[in-house]
Amino acid sequence: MYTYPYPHPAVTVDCVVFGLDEGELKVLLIQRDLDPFAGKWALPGGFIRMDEDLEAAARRELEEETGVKKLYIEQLGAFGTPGRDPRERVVTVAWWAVVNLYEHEVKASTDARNAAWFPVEELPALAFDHPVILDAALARVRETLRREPLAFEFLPRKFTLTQLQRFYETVLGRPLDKRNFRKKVLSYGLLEELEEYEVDVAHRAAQLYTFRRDRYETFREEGSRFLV
Amino acid sequence: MYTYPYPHPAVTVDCVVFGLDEGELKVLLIQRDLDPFAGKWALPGGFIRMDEDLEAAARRELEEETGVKKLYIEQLGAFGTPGRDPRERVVTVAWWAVVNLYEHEVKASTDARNAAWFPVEELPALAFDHPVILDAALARVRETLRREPLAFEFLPRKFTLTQLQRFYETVLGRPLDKRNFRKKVLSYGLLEELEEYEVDVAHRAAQLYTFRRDRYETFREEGSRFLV
DNA sequence: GTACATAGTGTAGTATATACACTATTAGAT
DNA sequence: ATCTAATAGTGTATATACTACACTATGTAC
Repeated sequence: MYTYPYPHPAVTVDCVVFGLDEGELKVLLIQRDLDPFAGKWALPGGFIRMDEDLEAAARRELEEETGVKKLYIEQLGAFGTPGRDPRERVVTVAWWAVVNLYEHEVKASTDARNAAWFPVEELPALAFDHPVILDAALARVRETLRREPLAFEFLPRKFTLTQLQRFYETVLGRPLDKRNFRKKVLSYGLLEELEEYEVDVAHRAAQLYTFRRDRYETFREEGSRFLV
Repeated sequence: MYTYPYPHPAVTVDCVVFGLDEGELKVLLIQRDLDPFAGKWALPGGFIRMDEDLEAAARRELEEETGVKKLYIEQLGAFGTPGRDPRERVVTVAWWAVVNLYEHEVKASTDARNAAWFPVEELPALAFDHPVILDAALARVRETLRREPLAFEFLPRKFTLTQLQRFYETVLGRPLDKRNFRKKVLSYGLLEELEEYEVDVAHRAAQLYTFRRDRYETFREEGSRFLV
């Protein structure tokens, strides 16, 4: 037992992980194995350890519960309204992350009966105040996409310009002009044209490109923005 | 005494309050009265209560320690690296706020020997990991200023276009063209021209304007941005 | 070899951003 | 009354960025 002169809340971390699948934005959820809310879907997360940084806790819980590791992760914020957890006062630090589904396999493990991707437009009922957290994360990812070249976290390492365009069309929810789109994204000089082409397609094969993360550092230092 | 089956961190809130004074961006600090770091300058903040929302805790601590209340406040994020507080594991939820110095009087009270404004370029040594939090807040406020009409939180309710321009010049760190600046800010239709003018100035008196917060709601719903 | 599916390319018109200099008004000094 | 000093207030021309738009190229499947 642990004793304190003043009451202390519990502190947890929760992760909102986004992925793009078949042109649809999806979010990774786990089905809880334990009470409270056993059987309900929820964001992956759990209690922090006393010797562990918040970000490390988020990564650990994510890996434990879903098998997903090594990804772009950013803090969303703290959620701590009294009563959000029926057991005791719990303050959770939420994180959001982006992953490309082509390179990650999800599998349920500790504390989770199951883990699965859900389209953000068709979510199941969620445990705790997780709908609130998820909404905030969705707003954040959409906002970030307009200002940062986050698309490349979703896409495979080598991609076609059409894949990139489809991605932005999905997220922005409107069609983009092919010629204008290409002119613009190429103008930043952050895409490298590869001497490789799509294979096994029933039409003219598209050229593959890759994102030059290394060039992006100097690009942003010059105050430039990757905007679509 | 309060006892738990697992160890719990303490949870605090800290506030980074910005104000504009004589064209200089300043931040509100308190001088700690108690250990640890008694005598050192720090961000106003303190422990949350068990029945209190995080934002409410931030507002309460801010008022208790500095007398500042009712202002624009937004969450910056959680900081919880082990060891950031010498007493025990403490996770703090940081908030940032903006205030106009013309309407707020600061005064030290609970737990604080003193409260004062410091230019962000000339800060004293700070307690805990507060330099890290302050840097993050500074980045955030500069980022936000580019996208939201935050200027009006800093300025008096009635202001001249030159005051507004000076504000943006201070924050952006570069001079702006007077004619272009006026054309642009007026084009958004969010400023109301008053039938009032500066008084007691040794030159032609400038017309006063006010920000129409009510119109801003529909403005942003249309997807428009107030950009300078 | 023909049909089909997607890749890949340029230009003209419109809107937006930038650069730039003089007149107007008031207070205070003489 | 006149002059000086200080800041308010105004318009236009040029450059840049954004938008709209349609055809040819290349590979697969039949």
